[in-house]
Amino acid sequence: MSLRLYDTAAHAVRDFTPLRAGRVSMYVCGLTVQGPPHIGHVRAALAFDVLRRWLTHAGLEVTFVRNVTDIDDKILAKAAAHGVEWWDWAYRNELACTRAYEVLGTLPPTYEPRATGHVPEMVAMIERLVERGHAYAAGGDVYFDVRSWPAYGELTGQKVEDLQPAADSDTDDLKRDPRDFALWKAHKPTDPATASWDTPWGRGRPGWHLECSAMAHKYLGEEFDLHGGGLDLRFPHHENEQAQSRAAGDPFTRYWLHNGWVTLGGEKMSKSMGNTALVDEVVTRVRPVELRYYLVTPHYRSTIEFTDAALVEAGQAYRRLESFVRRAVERVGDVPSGTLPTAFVDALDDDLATPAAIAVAHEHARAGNTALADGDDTAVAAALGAVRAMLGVLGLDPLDPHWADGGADDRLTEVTDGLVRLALDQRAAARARKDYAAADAIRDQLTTLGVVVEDTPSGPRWELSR
RNA sequence: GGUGGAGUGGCCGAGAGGCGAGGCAACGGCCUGCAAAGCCGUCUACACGGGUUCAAAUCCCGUCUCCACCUCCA
Repeated sequence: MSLRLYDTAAHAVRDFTPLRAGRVSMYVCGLTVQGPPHIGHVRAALAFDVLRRWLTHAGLEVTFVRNVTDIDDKILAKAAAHGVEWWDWAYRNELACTRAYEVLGTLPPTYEPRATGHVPEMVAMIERLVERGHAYAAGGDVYFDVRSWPAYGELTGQKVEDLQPAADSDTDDLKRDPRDFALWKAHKPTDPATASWDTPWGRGRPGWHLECSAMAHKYLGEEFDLHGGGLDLRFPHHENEQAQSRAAGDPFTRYWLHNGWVTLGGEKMSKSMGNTALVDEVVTRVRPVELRYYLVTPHYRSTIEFTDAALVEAGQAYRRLESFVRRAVERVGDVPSGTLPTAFVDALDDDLATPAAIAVAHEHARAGNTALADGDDTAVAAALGAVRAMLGVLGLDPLDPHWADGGADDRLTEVTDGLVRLALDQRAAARARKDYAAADAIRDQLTTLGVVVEDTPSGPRWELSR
C-alpha cells in the first residue's frame, strides 16, 4: 500500500507505514455528548470512516476506537438546566449521536469507550505522571506540569511563553503555571455526588484531556498508528494528550490527522454561535446518502461552507451516479463490484483525495451511460462494476442495503409496479394511435403522483421522483 | 501578542511550475411524437501588486480580505 497522509505534527504529507504489518490502530476523538449532533460533528466521523474503509479495503485489519466523553462541565450544566440527571442527559445525546452516525452509514467503531468507565485507567496514568515528576496535586485537583515537559507545544508549534494566559483563572492560584492543565478535578459541592469518583487525591472527576490518553493506552497500547479529530482539537486537547502520554512514557500516536470545519455563514458551526444545522433536520430535506455525499466529496481537510444550494447540488450530482447504477442493473443485472480504477486508487492514496476519486466515478458513469445508449452490455457491466466498487469504498453504493428505502413492502412494490404498468400500457396504446394528448395526460398524472417516466430503447421505465 | 489555514469560472469544488479535474446551472446540438434520461459541444477562472522562469493558479517578496486555535468545541 502506498498511502500518504497529511500529518499535522509534521506539517506535511507522509508515507503511511503501519506500526505492525497488516494492522492499523486508530483513535478518533468522538463527541462530548452535551447535545444532539450537527453536520459538523458528523463530518469528522465521516472523514475517518472513509479512511477506515480505505485501510480495510487495502487488506489491513483496522482497530478503530472512538471515545464518548460523557462527563464534563457542559454536560453537568445542561443537565441541571433541564432538570435531569447528568448521566441521563449524556446518554440520551449519546444515543442521538449514534443514530446520526448510523443514518449516514458510518461503520461502527471496533470499540467505543466512555470516559466514565475508565476512571481506574486515568488514576493509573496520573500516578505514572506524578511519579515521573510531571504532575502534582493541589487542593484536590491534579495538574500536568507544563514546565516539566520541554516538548510541550511540539504538536502545534506553540511556545509556552507565547500562550495567552487561560481565562478561567479561578484555579490559577493552585497552579504552578497558568498553562498547567487539570488531569483531575476535585469534587465541588455544587456538583452531583454521582459525578465524582474516589482517587488517592480525594473525590473528583476527570479532566477533559486525560480520558483519551488513558483509553488509547488501554485499547491500542503505548504506541499506535493514527489519531484523528477536528481541527479545533489540536490545541489544547491534542497537544495536552500528547504531552501527558509521552511524559508518562508512551510513544503515543505516530500520525496526527485533523478534519476541517463545516461553516455556516462563514463561521464555524457551533452551539454557542447558534449557527448549527442538526443532522436530524438536514436529513428531512435530503436523503441521508445525499448528505453523506455532500460531506464526503470535498477534501477532508478543507472547509465546507454549508448552504442549501450546495446541498441540493450534491444531491443532484449523487443522483447522476445513482441513476446510472440503477439503469445499468436493470440492463445487465446485479454484477459484483469490480476492481478499482488506478486513478481512483491513486487519488485516495494521496491523502484521501476524495474529490479526485469522485471525479473518476463520474467519468466511469459517463462511459457507462454511453455504453447503455450503444447497447454495449459488456461495457455497461464493466462500468457498473467499477462505479459500484468506487462508491462502495466511499460508503455511497446506491445498492448497499443500508440505503434501501426503509419499510418498503415487497408486496406493495409489486402492486405499485403493476398499477403503473397498467397506466403505461394505456399510454403506449394512446401513442400507438398517435393520440399524444391522451398519452401526455397519463404521463402528467403519473408525474403529479411522483412517478417519473422515462422512455428507453427497451420501453418505458419508471421510478419515484426524489 | 503567538500559532495555523483560506481567497479558483454563474455556482459547488479539485489541482499546486507546462498536456486547462469533476459536478451543478445556462445555452446550442443529437436522440424523442413531445418530454425525461443520456450523449456531444459552448461559456474557462485562479484576491491584488511586484519578481524568478522559456513557462506560474502553482515558486519568491509585499499588500488586502476572511476564518480558526491559544477558554468548551468535530
